[in-house]
Amino acid sequence: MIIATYNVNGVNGRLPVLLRWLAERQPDVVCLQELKAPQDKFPEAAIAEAGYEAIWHGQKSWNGVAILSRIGTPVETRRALPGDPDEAQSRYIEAAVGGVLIGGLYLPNGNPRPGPKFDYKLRWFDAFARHARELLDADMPVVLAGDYNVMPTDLDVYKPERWRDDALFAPEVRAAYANLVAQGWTDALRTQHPDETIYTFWDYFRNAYGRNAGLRIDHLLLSPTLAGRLRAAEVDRHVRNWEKTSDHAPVWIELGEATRRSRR
DNA sequence: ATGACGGCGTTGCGCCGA
Repeated sequence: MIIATYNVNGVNGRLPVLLRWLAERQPDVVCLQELKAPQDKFPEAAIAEAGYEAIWHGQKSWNGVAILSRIGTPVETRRALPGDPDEAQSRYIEAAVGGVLIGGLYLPNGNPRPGPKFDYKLRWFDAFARHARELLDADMPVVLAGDYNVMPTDLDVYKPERWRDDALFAPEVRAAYANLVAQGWTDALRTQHPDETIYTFWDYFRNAYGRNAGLRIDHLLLSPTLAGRLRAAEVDRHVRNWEKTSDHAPVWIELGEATRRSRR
């Protein structure tokens, strides 16, 4: 079972790239972020044509999240984060698919720091961590996948010293991420590649991709039973080099079959 | 410190992202 996350930076503008990548990778489940489209402008038909059922929570111009599945209808469990400090922003959606609970998230950027946007980021992170704890306590197989807008460590930034005061790398935010993971989650990509420089985002400026001046900010966190089923975790970084591409690359994991030992 | 690039929309500029 392949589960992916992809910040598309505009689902309609990105549609040809998204469809090309879906055909190439053939993921079973995909979390999308930054749809940048209102609810009625989601390209449902084109995505269905590609073999995927979808649920989504749109918003005009900004944010917006979706879950796609080619292994059965995503059974929606939530379309907002409990306790979200600003419910007008579409940043969380959750569904059961293929025996796994999938939480798709787009954590606030938080810049500039300090400021109200940074405060919102920390409050959102708090609410998210509380929800994550409840999911762990329910002892279900869970994947929390999306754009966390956090580089967890120095290894995840091309020039850590340039980012120390940024909302994506500030001590408070890295601590929030570390505390979240410490609840019992497994950072799939980092677990599979413990010492590797591996990025999921390269900005559009200054030939960032060509210079590999990237960031690792898109993460898939696995609950304990799923951590034992992790077979692979990769970034489809070549997609970042396609024409009309997103500034993020898709990230995916492969989970082995549930065994009696790992089930529930 | 700033801008660059790219997507969106009371659209050919201003705002936002990271």
